[in-house]
Amino acid sequence: MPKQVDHDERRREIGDAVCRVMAARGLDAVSLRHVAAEAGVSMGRVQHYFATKDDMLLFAFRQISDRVAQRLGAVRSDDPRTHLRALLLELLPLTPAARAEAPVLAAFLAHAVVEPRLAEPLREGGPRMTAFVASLIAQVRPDGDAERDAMALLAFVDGLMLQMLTGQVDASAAVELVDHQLDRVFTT
Amino acid sequence: MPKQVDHDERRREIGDAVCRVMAARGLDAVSLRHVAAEAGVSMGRVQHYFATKDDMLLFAFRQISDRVAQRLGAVRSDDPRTHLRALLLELLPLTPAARAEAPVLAAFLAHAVVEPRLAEPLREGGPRMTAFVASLIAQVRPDGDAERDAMALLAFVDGLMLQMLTGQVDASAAVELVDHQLDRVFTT
DNA sequence: TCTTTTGCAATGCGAACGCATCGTAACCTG
DNA sequence: CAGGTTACGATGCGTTCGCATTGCAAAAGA
Repeated sequence: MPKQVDHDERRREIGDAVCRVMAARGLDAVSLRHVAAEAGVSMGRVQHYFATKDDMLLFAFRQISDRVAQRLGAVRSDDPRTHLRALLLELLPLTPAARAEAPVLAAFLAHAVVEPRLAEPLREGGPRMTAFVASLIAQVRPDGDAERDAMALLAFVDGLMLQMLTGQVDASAAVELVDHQLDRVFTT
Repeated sequence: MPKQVDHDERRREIGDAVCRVMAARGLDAVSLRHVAAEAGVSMGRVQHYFATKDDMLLFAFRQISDRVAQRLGAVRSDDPRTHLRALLLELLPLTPAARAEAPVLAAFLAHAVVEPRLAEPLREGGPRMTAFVASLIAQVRPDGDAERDAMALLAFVDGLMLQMLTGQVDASAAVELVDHQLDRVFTT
């Protein structure tokens, strides 16, 4: 066996470049050449690590999904309501990290509408997220349909993210809206 | 002046074809050739009515936005809550008409994140919609921040639309969620 | 040392792209 | 009925695309 290279690390570097291109210029601008240039490597290298462009995109999607999941996993609090609030705010483009990821997620989300291979991870990961949010709600408010409130909250933050990205809502208004929705959920 | 052709009608035919291509295969698949083929006309004709591809896309966006606005305008009811419920449900892909439009809107919405020219109509039309929803809420519940609830409801249905399109939520669950959110808004 | 395998860089290919150009048939105006 | 303008269809150009192919340097086993 030849040169010692970290295969996964190389793939992650390229996946990062994909996300950077998407964030700056949208999904349309993602081409093998642009990604290679953004990553500062040759096009041959990109092809070496990904058989097709679709594979590359799918990998990038999973990579950024994992990163979001990791960011959410780092959110901790003893108080369920505080925990949930931090979780929801983490999904919005409020911090630099989230601001970089949100446009990428939005582009993938829209692409998933016509690309079942991208929608599949969503259908898998969504219920897990819903269940976790529901468990936080149930800790505070054991009776009542926590699952339903969880789904509603997640749909709400998804839409809010999009409206922020398109400049319809600014950061401070978004935080207010989240707090208001949380009030609604917890005062019932 | 030559042949009598309805200029606007021709543009609308092409705009329809753009939307059909987008709904079926996404924004990436929108090319002058595909659109021409979908509309059953020559590529020259498409070029004759639109100087650039971007002009064509912008026109199609405004066209479908107008159509949605028209569909919403047709919703009427004497009871504000019934009216609001019908309005929100009209925004979701529940009827055949809305099911055809929703993927197109989602694609445009995502594209607007990196294309300010598309985001501009959103920033213009959004507040008008919010104000109208707020007025409906205020009719039932004069005290309280109707505007805030309106924004939250609209963000919620936006997110719900996306989750429906990606197969995360089915139609009946979506309707339940909307009704539940309306309950929350009106029992405060 | 020699072979084999891996990690690329370079190049080429056919297809599709947006757009410009040209030709022409049809129609209104004078 | 001449002239001009409009509404195209057809074709071509230069670019970019995804992907296949080729070649080679370097390193691990024999």
